[in-house]
Amino acid sequence: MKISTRFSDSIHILAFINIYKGKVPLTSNTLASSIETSPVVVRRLMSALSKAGLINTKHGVAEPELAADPNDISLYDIFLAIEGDAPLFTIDERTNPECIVGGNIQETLNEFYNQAETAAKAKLAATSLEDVIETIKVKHAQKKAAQRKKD
Amino acid sequence: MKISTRFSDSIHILAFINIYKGKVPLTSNTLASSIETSPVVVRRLMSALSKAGLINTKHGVAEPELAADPNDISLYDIFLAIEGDAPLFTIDERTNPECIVGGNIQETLNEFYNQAETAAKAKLAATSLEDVIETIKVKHAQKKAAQRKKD
DNA sequence: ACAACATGTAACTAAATAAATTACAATTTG
DNA sequence: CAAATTGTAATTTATTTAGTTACATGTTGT
Repeated sequence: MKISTRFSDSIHILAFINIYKGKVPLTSNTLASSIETSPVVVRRLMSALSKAGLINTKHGVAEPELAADPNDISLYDIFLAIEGDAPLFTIDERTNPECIVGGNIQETLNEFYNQAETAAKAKLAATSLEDVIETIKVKHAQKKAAQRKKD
Repeated sequence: MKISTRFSDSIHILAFINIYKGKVPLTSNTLASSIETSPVVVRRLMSALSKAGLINTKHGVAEPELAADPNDISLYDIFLAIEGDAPLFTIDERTNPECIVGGNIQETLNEFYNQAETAAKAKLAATSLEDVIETIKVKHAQKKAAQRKKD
C-alpha cells in the first residue's frame, strides 16, 4: 500500500517544533496552519509521536518538545511511530492454494518484497531528522537569496 | 498510498503463464481461478503487461506468452508496467508556503524519499521473474515432500 | 475559583482509491 | 456462423484516509 501523507506530516511536525521552538507558540493550531490541515489531525499524529517516545507533550500546555536530539531521530523511527510495521507492498492473500503458483506466491513474494522494503527502510534509518531540518534551512536560504536578487 | 495487489497479481499472472504454458488453457478464466479474482481484473492487468511489452496476446485467442525470457524480466519491469512512476511514499503537497517548513518540506522529502525508493526499486530490478518462478517451484516441492512424509 | 486556552480522543462524515461486477463490441477458430 | 475468447468502458462496492464535530480533561494567570 502507498504510505499516506501522515508520514510526511509527522516529519513536518517534528521539524517545525525544532525550528520554531521559542519563536512561536507551538499549539496544534499553529502546526495545523503550517501543514494546512486541521488541529485534530495534528494532535492525532502528535499523540502517536508521543506514544513512540519521539516527543514530550503536556496535556493543556502548548509546549511540545523533541524527546531526543534531532541527530538521534531517524526517518525510520518516525515511520515506525506512525505506520508501525505497515508494508510498502501489498501481497494478495487470497489465491487458490491448490495451484502451484497460488499456493506459494505469498511466501515467495514475501521474501523478495522484504528485501526491497528493508533496503528502503535502511535508507530511512540512515537519514536523521537533523538531515531533514538542515536541508529545509538550506533550501529556505536559497529561496531568500534568489528573492533578494530580483529586487 | 499503498501499492495495491495489482503488482503481486501481475507477478502471479506471469509466473502462471510460464509454469502452466502448454499444460492448461491460459484463458483469463483459468488465471482468475488461480488468483481468485474475476477474469476482467486479469484481462485488465494483462492489457497493461501487454502494452509494456512483457507479454504477447492475441485478441480472441487464449494463448498469452511471455515476450522475453523470465531471466530478462525483472520485478521492477513489472512494477513499471502496472504502477508506472507511482511513488511508494506520499508527500503532502498542500502546506503553507509562507512557513520555512511548509515552504520547503516537499523538495526536501522528495530528495530523501527518492533515496529510499530507489533502494527498494534497485532490489526489485535485481530480482528476475525467473528467481520468483524458481522459488515458487522449490516451495511447492517442499510442501509435496512434507505431505508424503505424513502419509 | 474561574475564565480562557490547550490537549487528548472518540465518533462521525466526506473524499479518494482500488477491487469487483456488468455489459458488450471485436476477434479467432473449427 | 456459432462458440469461445479477448479488450475495454462504465458502474458498483468496499476499503482506506483525511477532515470534522464534539467534548472531557488539564493548565495557567488573575
